[in-house]
Amino acid sequence: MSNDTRDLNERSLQLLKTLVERYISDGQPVGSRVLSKDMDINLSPATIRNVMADLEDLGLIHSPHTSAGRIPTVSGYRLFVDSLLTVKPLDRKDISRLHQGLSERDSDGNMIGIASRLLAELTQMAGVVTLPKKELVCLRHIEFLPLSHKRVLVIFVTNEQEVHNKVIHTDKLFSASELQQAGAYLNSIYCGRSLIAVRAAVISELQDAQKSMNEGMLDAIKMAQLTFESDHEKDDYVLTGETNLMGFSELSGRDHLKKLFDAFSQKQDVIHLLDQSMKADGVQIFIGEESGYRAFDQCSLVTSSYSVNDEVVGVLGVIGPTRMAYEKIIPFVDVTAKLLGAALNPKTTTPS
Amino acid sequence: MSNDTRDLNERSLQLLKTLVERYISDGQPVGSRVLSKDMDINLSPATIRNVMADLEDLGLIHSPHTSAGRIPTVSGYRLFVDSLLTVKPLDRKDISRLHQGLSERDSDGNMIGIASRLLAELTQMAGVVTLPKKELVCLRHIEFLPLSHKRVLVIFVTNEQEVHNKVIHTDKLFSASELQQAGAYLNSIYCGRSLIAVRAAVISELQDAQKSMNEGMLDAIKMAQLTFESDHEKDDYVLTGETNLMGFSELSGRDHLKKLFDAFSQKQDVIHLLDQSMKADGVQIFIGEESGYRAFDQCSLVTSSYSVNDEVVGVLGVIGPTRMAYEKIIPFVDVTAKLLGAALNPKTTTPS
DNA sequence: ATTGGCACTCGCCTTGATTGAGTGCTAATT
DNA sequence: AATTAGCACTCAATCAAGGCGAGTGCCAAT
Repeated sequence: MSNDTRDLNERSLQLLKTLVERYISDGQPVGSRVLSKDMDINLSPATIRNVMADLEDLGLIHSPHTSAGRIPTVSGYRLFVDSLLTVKPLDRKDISRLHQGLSERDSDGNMIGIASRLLAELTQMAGVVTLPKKELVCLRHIEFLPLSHKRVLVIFVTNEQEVHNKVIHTDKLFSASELQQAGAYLNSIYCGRSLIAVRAAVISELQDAQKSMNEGMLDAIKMAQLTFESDHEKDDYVLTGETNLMGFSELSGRDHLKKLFDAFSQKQDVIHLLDQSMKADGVQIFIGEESGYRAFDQCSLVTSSYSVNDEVVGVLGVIGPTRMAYEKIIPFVDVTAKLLGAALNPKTTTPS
Repeated sequence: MSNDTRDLNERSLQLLKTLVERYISDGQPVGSRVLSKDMDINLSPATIRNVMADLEDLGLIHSPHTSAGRIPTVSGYRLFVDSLLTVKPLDRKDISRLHQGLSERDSDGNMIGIASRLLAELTQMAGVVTLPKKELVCLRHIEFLPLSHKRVLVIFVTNEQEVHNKVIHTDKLFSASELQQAGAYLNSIYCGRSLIAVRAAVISELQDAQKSMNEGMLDAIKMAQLTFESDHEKDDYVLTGETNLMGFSELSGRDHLKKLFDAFSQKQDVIHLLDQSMKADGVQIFIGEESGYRAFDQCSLVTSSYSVNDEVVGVLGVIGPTRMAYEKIIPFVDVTAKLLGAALNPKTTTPS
């Protein structure tokens, strides 16, 4: 069971590679006969069978039943993508489509949604993009509006143009103009700093409150504290093209499909999974049960973190059946992540 | 084929009613035997068969094949819900759940999402709620922020606390303080008026521009025009519990399910369908093919418009299989619509 | 008008036979 | 010692045949 590459000679690996490729393209268990014809080296089916028996002993492939061909196991896929894969360069069309989509200056601002749609459209699978981590994002503007019952609507803008809002409960009643002053004050001192920095600053300000501050300033800081405390806005992602997954026969069991889509709308599991990719940079792959979540047992997830200013701020990826064209998807996700990062990067040209 | 209620005597109608009820609860074609036992009046299966033959001639029921029972046709369902239905009062639990969900003062503000989730959760089908029509909604606050390249981020708040944003392109370069003044000016004259009124006012202001206005005021009006022109934000809805639909065997054909979910993410068809319910008030029902959209052939849609201040502003509803418990769903949708309307109504208590 | 009786239809399930793809093993070949 | 050909075997998939049962339609009796 110890599947070490050294246990295998060059030929066996080549065989495994062709088998996986063949299975990915056909979706049928592949037997010794077709494999013999598919291989570069000429070998009789009998020889192939011997080798396949070895591969099966190593847990890299298995038969669904006695007289079917073999299909790769998770370990088989893993070995394949780690050591055997020959990545294909992207299609010209795909590249230009990506550029076109992710560089429109006059886009509706929702780059995340666009990226997700592109991933889904061009891979014909499901595309997912996490919203950029709020903590790593710059505060650009903040403002308060009065609501009824000591509630205050706070609106703040991050980065270039992302608008967020939240309702907070205050212990005093504020007038519109008081709130306006508070906003102006906070803008003057916190603008341009990252949310995490703002949160830290706010807390330290509150701790040594004996400092010379008038009441208005103190109130403002308190409101900022309420605004940015904890996870003011849950982590979230934009998922598109889920319906593409319904076409794949290996996912189409009713209960299976339901589990998968439930996971999508619960969001929790998906977020955990994507979070794991935040740490590493570069493309990461979860194959089948590797993810650890039942709902994704028959799925693979190809992800890459994306960065703004060399700081990882989010993750994007593609969800599809384990039987997917890794050699195309991997570079595709890679490139998309880089382009999205670039697109989100506040341009150096920031006039007036 | 002319299915006029007058063509049918009381007994036939009673029969149809029991048949539909039985089919709804069992999902199996119902034959003369079970029907005979289900009916209040004692009739032999043979008699029942005669009546059923009549009903079949009228196009109200049909057999899937020779020796199966009968199931209602669309017309059958229609007659059933229009004339035969005995609506059940809501469960206490459901009522209290609705009240609890839709009256939380400290909700996260997203009443629409809450309503949708409640619909889905309590009916175990899919819940849908349109966002309130923007035109019928009051402007509460507007404000501009500069971006790069003559682009301006406009943020405006409607009703109590709904925040919208949009990027507009101006022909001049504005400074932050100019933009702030413009916002203040617009707030002073348009606050509290409906978006549609604002749009009209803006246009008329621009037309007789010879009026005494300084340049700043004119610029402000121009920006307001850009903001509110046409459908600044597409009609949209919040749909939840789609996955509940995957449980129903009658919808679970792979291609059928895909069509349905595609329609959900395309949104367009659903919006058209929901728009039709905007006109009428009260509960409206689309059964099977009545909707006119192929994707919904096997679905029924129970909708109701909801109103704020006696003004219809949106639609909500439940999507499920034609075989749904109309007698419960109908009052449920009705009540939910009323409660949502009430919850959205800006409370008369608006201090300071 | 209602009912019992009866022949008939047809979907569903089981059974059994056939097919064909694919394997594992062994003996022959290189 | 590795490769190959040959052969017996396994097993899913497909199909036809037959029995079962639910349900119908019709007719004659009540």
